[in-house]
Amino acid sequence: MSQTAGARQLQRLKTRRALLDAALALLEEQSLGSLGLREVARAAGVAPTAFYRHFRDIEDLGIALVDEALENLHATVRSTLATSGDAEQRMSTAVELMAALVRAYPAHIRFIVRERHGGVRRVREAVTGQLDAFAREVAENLALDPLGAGWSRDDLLMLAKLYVDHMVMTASAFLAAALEDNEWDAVSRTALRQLRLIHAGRVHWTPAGPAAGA
Amino acid sequence: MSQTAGARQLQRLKTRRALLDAALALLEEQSLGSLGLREVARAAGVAPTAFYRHFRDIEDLGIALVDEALENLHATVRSTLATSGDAEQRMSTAVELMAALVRAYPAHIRFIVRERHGGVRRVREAVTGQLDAFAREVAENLALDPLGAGWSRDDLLMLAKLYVDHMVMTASAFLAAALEDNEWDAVSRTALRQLRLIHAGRVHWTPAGPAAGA
DNA sequence: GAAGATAGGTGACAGTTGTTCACTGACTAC
DNA sequence: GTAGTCAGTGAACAACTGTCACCTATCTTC
Repeated sequence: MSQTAGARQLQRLKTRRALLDAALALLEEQSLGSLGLREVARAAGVAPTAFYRHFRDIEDLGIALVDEALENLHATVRSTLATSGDAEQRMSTAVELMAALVRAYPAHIRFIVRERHGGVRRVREAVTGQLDAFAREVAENLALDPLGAGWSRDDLLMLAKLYVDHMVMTASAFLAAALEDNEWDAVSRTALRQLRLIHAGRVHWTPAGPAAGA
Repeated sequence: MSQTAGARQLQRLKTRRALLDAALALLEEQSLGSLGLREVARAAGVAPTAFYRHFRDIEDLGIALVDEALENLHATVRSTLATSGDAEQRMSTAVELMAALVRAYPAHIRFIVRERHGGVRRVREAVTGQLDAFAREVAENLALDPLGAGWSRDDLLMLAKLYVDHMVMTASAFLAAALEDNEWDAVSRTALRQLRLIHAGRVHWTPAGPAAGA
């Protein structure tokens, strides 16, 4: 059946991977919209027509990359949420997990950050849709926390969005930092302090309304 | 001299504007990297070669757009910083000013949000450079506030970056919201509550370090 | 009002793009 | 062992791209 290895399927997957990897490499210095089908095929070492055996067009390939990239990201989000310990520990492991993810899959992360606001509609919607789903997942998790007691569903979601946005911006900052420099640590520290500040706001938040000061 | 009107210079500026506007319109549905010189010229109603009289290439046009767009953004930032009143008032006018800016120049804002992480290096660097400058400007302003007393320069900058990122994300959210819908109000309210939360964190921040709880 | 400057237009070029079609040859299933 | 499936190839196409040298018509300057 289709489950067993099969030298045919194996070669097929290999070519598909070559196309995806070639695209990721090219996307380091351009955006999906300006990526050419022939360009990708050439970089992957296959004929242009072979591209069609795997993807309808570049947009289709883009969506495959979104799925791939956000699978990794989702794993990191879940690991972050599953972390136990006090707030300080959880925040620092969150930053560390993000740093590890960027180190492991820089091209994927760059792709997500870029195409989140990119020029290809369907891909952009795929990314934002997934990030929204992450926000909802985070919100559900926040609801379980004692700190979330008394918060409205809406407030939990707005906090979750803040966390998700911060996560993406941190990823972007890691990408911008030179890989070997101490810039990397600076990004870590800044991200961590921002998380602490948001956390402090969360602790002292008055869910009711604006005019309920200390 | 070159200062007086001059029918020649006038026509020149008119064409230049036509090119910029045509580009902005086309950029609504694609990114700068995939924009063609001929495409822009065609949309502007001029011959392809006329493009060269105004810009070296598309990248050059992009940088002109960055200057233009960030001039507007800068004005909004300054207005926000110059707002007087208590924190609550300042935050809500900040959101209102941002909403007004997006309504007035949606194409410019979309361009900035998109190309901030876009595929054209020099343009991306121009945007991030300017946004960093905004962050420094905000940080200087935060230092003047009584709330900022005792904060290190680094901490002020990390807070300022949080504000600037939040501003850009809010602008993006406004763009995504249907213009006439109540979605627009939802974005306003979410952004405002996020600002309140950050503000609460700022009030209860302990600049010294992590383990200095209440 | 003549001479010069210059914004914009013409036509052409070599190169690239996406897509099509008919094809080859290795693998699979019977 | 043979017939069929199918991933990948090669050549060809019309359309498009950025760039070029050259031309035109209008404004500006003296």
